[in-house]
Amino acid sequence: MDVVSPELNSLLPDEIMDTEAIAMEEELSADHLAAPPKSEPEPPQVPMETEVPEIVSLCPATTSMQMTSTSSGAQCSTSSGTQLLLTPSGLISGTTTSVKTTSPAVTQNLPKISSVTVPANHQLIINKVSAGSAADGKSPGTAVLKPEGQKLLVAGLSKTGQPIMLALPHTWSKPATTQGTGDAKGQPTQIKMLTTVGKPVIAVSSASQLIGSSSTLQAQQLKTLQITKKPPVSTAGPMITKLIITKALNNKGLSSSASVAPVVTGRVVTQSTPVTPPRTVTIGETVSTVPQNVSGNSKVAISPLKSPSKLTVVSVASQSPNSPQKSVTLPLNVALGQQILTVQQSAATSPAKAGTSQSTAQTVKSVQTVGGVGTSQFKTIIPFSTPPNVQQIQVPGSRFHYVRLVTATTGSSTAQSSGSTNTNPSIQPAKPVMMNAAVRMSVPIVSAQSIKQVVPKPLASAAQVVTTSQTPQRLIMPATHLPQIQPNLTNLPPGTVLTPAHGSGNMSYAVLPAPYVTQISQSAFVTLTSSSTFSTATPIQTQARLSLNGLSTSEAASRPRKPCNCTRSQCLKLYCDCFANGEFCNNCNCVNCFNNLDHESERLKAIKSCLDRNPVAFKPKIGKGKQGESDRRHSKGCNCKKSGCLKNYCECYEAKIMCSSICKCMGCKNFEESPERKTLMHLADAAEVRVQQQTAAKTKLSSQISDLLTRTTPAVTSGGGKLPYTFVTKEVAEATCDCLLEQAEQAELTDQPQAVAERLILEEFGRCLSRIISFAGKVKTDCPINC
DNA sequence: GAGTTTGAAACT
DNA sequence: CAGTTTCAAACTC
Repeated sequence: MDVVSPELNSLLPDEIMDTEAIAMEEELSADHLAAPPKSEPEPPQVPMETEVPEIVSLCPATTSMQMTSTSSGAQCSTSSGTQLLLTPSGLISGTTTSVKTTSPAVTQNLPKISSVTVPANHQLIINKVSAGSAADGKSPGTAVLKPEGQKLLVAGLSKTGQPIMLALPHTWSKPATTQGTGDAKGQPTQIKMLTTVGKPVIAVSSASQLIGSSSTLQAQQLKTLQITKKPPVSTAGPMITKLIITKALNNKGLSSSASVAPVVTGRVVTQSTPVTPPRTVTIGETVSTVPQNVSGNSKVAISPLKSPSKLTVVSVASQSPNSPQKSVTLPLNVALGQQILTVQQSAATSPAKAGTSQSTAQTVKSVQTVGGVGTSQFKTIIPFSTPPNVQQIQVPGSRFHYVRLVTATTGSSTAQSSGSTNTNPSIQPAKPVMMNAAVRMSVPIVSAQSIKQVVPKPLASAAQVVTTSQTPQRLIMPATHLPQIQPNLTNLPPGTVLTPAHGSGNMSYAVLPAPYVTQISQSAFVTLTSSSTFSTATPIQTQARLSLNGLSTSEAASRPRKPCNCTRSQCLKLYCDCFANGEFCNNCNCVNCFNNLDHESERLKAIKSCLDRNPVAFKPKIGKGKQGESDRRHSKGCNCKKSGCLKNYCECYEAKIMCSSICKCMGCKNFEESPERKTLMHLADAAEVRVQQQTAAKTKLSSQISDLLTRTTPAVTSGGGKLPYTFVTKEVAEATCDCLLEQAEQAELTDQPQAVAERLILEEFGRCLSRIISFAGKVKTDCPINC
């Protein structure tokens, strides 16, 4: 099956020879067809496995045409005359003739590929060519061969939608059979196509009839179409007739100019993004679920495929097409809360001379989930263009910090030195940028939860964002070099931006929980759609209501954080809740706060210091058990001595969980059978109910009063207005009684003496009357004539 | 709102 | 690792 000569292989860039990575991809593709993947152990460092469904398809000629327009494909000649064409998707075409990818003729009038097989060695082998008219449009997914020149041109889409091409050598026989039925008898000239794309690779028999079924991977929003056909035994053609089409469902509303980075087995090959990116839909199409930015070399890789991963990986790289060839490998074993990531990143533009160990892409792999605290632990890695300009935007009247991630401009950007090492990181404070600078935020959030909202990029250069359901107060941290803590990414506070240690990696990563993205998206969206009027950028925050017997993690995630009151810590110690939660202070009461973008360097130092002291300092203390909230427990345990663990001093009690064996508390009463705890919980529940009822009653009363006031009742006027008693209608009286009854219940629940209860009821009655009178007086004042 | 208490974080 | 100090939140008055 292996028909590629070793010398050809030796000429291929390393990244496309990464069969290991491809193996991963194929393994993943198998998962598409099988049951949802389990949490199988992963290698400690896994090549890029974007969770964009892998699509390798045979596409019409237009694909290849479009591909050439990307202009980033590198064509390299070897000593043997073999030319290697590295397409933007990272595929290589090895031919003995020149490969013209820029000529439209190449993509037209080519005989069709009749068979493509994918052996286990991850090599796409095109076995046979079927005859066929070049203009045959019935098989849009079939690549065609040009009678002359290149023998074969296989155009397809990479998993990220980038076209891929394969040129066949001269020796490959021209098509001699008719199309359609797919005569596969001819001895196929096999071309080893090094599918750096990996993942579902199409193997099409010569006479493949698309007989298949589709299935939907709901969690990943993928459609997998498996088309199989067993050729006749007598057929000498390829035996593999399974066509796997994996399609990523497009998330509506994406920018038409979106481009998808070629993710080549975990690597992204530099490409330039045309204004109108290639977008060919044939057998399979990869339509990015990721909103893309318009200009620059945007590379987006999302990978929720493997599992209902909470991890979202976003790469928004802005790499200069003319940037010098720099190959930097930045392996990062990242454990972000519940995700361990392996991030490899580099930027290489020399496919013909790829180092054996250098990667040309970013690899982010969700390896495992080790438990967490619900949605708040969704992590997102957002590589920003480097230097990442983060603009902090203060919105008057808003309780949010707005952070803009802005495309680095040539003039303002400070290029990272290519020769720098990890030992000498440069901290680059965020610099303000022009308001009209392009906001580059391609933030796909593909998690176990379906994408709830896609906010299209409102402006040409505006960000596209995807929001999730949770919108806690989270703020992205500034994009800054943090090489010194990259090895310890596990515990980085959310929002920390990581950049490659080496300057060539023109990307940086922002580690932030998905809620951050929401906030970013909100700010960006509103800002950009409101004609740059920040005053309107006020994301809606809903106060999550406490449950009676605990605070759900989702609620906790969505609950706005209390403002801190730090005075001496500069909000750069874990004393500060804002800092401890990886958030910027915003609308806090702190003094001399450094927990903001203005003090980015100090903040980063503080983060590092915290991590030095405690590598898990920024991990949530309350871990999530297997069975849900009931198993939540404090990771360290409390150390209470006087509070009996029944006050909010106790972190366990505060988190509404019981103390566990790891706690070192004394006189603990915060255990299951504790009568004190039960009493407290009962009282807390009762108080909660009372508050709710009272609120409801008051609301009802107020609404009824208001409703009454809107009526045009014949008033008994006195001095031009209605007398107060005229407002005491039946509805008002009922609402008042509700309030009084509620007050009575409250007194009863708290075991108040009868005298006290009566007093409370009377006071409540007085308040009700006052409210009525107040309304009456207001009406008399406001509309003495009409009322 | 001021003062006190508390326990986690920080420090030694 | 243990003891002490610092700190900010929780709590009380």
